[in-house]
Amino acid sequence: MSTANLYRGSLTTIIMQLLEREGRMYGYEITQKVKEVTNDSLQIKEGALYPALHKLQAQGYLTVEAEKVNNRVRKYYKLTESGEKEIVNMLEELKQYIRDMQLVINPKLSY
Amino acid sequence: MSTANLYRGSLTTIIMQLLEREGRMYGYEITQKVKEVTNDSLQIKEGALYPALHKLQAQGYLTVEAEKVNNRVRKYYKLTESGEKEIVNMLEELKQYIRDMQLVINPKLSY
DNA sequence: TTTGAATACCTAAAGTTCTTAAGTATATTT
DNA sequence: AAATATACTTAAGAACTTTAGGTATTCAAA
Repeated sequence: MSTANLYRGSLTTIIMQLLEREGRMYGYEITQKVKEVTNDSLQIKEGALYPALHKLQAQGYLTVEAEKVNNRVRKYYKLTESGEKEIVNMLEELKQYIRDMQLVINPKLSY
Repeated sequence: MSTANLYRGSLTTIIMQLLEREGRMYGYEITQKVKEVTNDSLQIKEGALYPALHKLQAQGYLTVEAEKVNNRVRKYYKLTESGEKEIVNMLEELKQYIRDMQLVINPKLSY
């Protein structure tokens, strides 16, 4: 992954945004979805993903339901009401950050 | 600042990009420039800036010249040849990261 | 005139996030 | 039978940033 050190801070936003759109997902599914939509450009590491999921759950933004599929356990996550509110803020901040970075790269073309 | 916790990983890119365009700058000037072009949205903390400048210098991407202006010392930084090459890569990675995040936010509109 | 704000630099400790690397276990493909 | 894919977990360490302190000069305001 080329953007290895640049997505710092946006992992939770990625997780929450995918859950917002997809309704419910399990961890492994999230890693595959991110690979898919970014054409293998962004790879979520499991060592980052699972602790992040657990933290979001502890913060009350996600709920989890374990389900057995093909004799293997999947843990499906979805947004809580609090999470629905929070992802709106997170997306605003992400968009602002992208605007900021584009202004730093190209201050003249800010129209 | 709303994007407080989101510019992680891009501070060195910001510094290098500004030096690329401005030729040479001193630390405090960089903090003011970032505030200016982002309309106070992005605020570089000094506790992050100065260690970052020292590290970039240690990596051979920057050179420094101390200068006394109004009885106060300024340390002017500029890109080395190695730094000129590196900022090209850094900008590519930043643009790729922005593309990736836009794909995650809006996978349908990827045309 | 002296007090505070701005300019200009620095660093250490602590916090957060991520990578690396290991482990467990089942299913599928080769 | 072995390797790969699926699916989750955690601990140790690396990397980056915030917080919070420090030093010192200049300028503006009260």
